[in-house]
Amino acid sequence: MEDKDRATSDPAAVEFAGDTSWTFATDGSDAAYLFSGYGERSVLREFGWNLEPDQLNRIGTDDGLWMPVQSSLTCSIEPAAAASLRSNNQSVSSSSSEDQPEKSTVSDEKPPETPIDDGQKYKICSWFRIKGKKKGQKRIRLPRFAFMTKSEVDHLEDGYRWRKYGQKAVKNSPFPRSYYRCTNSKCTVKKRVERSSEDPTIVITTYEGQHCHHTVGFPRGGIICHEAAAFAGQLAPMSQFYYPIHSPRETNNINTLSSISPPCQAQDDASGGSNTVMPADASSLQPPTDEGLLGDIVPPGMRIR
DNA sequence: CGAATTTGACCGGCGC
DNA sequence: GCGCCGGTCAAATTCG
Repeated sequence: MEDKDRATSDPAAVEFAGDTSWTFATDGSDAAYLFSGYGERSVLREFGWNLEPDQLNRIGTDDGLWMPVQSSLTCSIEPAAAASLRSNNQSVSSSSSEDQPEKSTVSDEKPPETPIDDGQKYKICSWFRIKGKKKGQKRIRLPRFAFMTKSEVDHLEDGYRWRKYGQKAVKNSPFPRSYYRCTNSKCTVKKRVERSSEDPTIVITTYEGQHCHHTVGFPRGGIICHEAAAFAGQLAPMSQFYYPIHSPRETNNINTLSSISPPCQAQDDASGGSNTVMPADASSLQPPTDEGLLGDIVPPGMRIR
């Protein structure tokens, strides 16, 4: 397969319009979608999604995989958790083991109160693309994991430390795209952050690769998949999530967006952060002030730069 | 002063 | 083959 992924124009499209065509239900309901173009169970597992074959088959389909979740403050994307999430309306806490050094303060922050038990259903998917090498030394693309977040701030803390190594203007978009790589010298994970040209309030974050270490902000040991953790970590509390629906290469736009609520707020209680699941009502969002965010909304482990 | 960020240059892939 | 564009590098600059 070819690299069709080079989505020329739309940043988001690049990733989402890749090798797979996405078909998602756009019911406009408060549902979170994650999707998988490859549907590789093993890969999914890498990201912490331990899905049954049956569920995998549904990923990427209109039917999709729905995980009934009674959102609560803590909900991890830990594999087992994911499984339980889908089967029971259960909130789970995750734990990410390992180091956690630097951002010690995270655990000090109090999670927002008001666990919202909305009983909503969140659609879980995930998507990856592993570009194989073609002619010559084609660059191997690591699994990617992207999602959109409605947020006023571009860079949301996800428990890892990132160093910005580049910024590019995005074609047909007034907003630049920033490139970050994990500060861990042994870690090759990168991420891109950009704003949707269509809706400036939407931040598109794309992770590439997998961390070979643990988060610095999610103290507790555990088996949570880091990517998942990161993903989850990105689910900004006050954010409203969107997912892209297959976007034609030419178009720069993510033509379809459905608002969703965070699938589940990951992070273990102690570590990183529980997020408050907000109603998928954008109008309810408060004016964006960092202080407000940090003080009232940002869960432990998640900081906004 | 070291670390992080900025920013223009450069490189490689892809479409035409 | 050429131009466009995404992605990366690295020197300069800023920050803590």
